[in-house]
Amino acid sequence: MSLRHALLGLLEEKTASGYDLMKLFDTSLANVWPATQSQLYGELNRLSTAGLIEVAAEGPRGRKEYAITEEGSEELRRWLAEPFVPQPVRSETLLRCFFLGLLPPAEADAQLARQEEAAANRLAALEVLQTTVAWGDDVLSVNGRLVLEYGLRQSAMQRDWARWARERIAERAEG
Amino acid sequence: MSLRHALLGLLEEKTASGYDLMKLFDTSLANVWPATQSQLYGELNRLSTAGLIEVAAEGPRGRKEYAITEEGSEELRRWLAEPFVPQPVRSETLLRCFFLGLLPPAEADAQLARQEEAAANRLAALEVLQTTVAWGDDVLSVNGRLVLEYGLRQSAMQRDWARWARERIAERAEG
DNA sequence: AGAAACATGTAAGGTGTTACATGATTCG
DNA sequence: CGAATCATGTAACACCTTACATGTTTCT
Repeated sequence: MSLRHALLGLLEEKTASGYDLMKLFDTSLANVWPATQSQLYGELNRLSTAGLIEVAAEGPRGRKEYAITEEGSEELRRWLAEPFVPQPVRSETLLRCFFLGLLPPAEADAQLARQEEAAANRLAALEVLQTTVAWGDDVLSVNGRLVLEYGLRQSAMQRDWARWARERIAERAEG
Repeated sequence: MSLRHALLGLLEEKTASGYDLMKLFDTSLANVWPATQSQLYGELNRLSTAGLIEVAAEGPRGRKEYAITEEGSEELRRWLAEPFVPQPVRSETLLRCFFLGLLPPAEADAQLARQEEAAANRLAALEVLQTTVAWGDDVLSVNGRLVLEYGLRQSAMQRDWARWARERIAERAEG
């Protein structure tokens, strides 16, 4: 139940409505834990029922400003300190690579070329982000930078790997 | 619907029962697209109904040996050549990192240390795998090596990143 | 006044996990 | 003969996606 903890984490920083949280998800958490609007409102109601958050204020248009409760704050910290369990990873991209040999070499190369390009684009976008975001000293900024660095390293790795894989395929096609 | 295509890919190589496929998933695809037994049998029945695979032979204990059909083979190739769409990535580990600043520095460091260790262990395990697996010339072996290389690079990246993040946290704790 | 933004929700359907349930065959 | 392995399935529940549904407030 990571969505639950993501919401608690954002509310620990400051109170917010579902609408506010949605925007935070779309910006800061989009590359880490994407969530849809419908999922988010549902989870907020469940969190409220469970007493981990509460409606601190109501505003216009039915706006409900949520605040984390003492209990919610404890649950968040408990989760953060929880022993790290490696979660199963699913990658459709890698799955495709597994069977890429079934395609003619030219088509397989085209697929990997697209992946290389996509990774290079992601890397460029993250580099722009790194220089444009106004990084503060708040918890989210400090750790956001750590996460961004991860994204940079991963994109570079993916780009380099795709290039390497293409070379391997080219070698086989010649040999 | 990647599970579907994973099954088609394995059956393209050779016929197999659900039980055989389950073992293949647990070994070769465990790090790419894990699946449970219950999921697998369900999907096999759906694929059979859809005419993408068929029961080629029946054995003892109700064993059903599945073979890919012409239609299934076409669907597999269509999927492989399909334009690459980057899929949303969810990482509980990175999500945790986002809020790691809420923990006392020592605890945050402990979490990252565990991640660094886990990545180093994964890397070591994959290196062993690389030298012990009997690599053939079949489609799965050739591409399995590409995927394995990805795993090696990713594990190394994760280990190095965790180490780097720990240093960053240590700097902040001092400064 | 109309458009954009704010604001929250429900319903249907797909995918995945865990647990339960059952039985046949082979090997020592 | 008993244990391990082979072999397939169902049921309940959690999570996620897409689409639908509705109404208010602010800004130009």
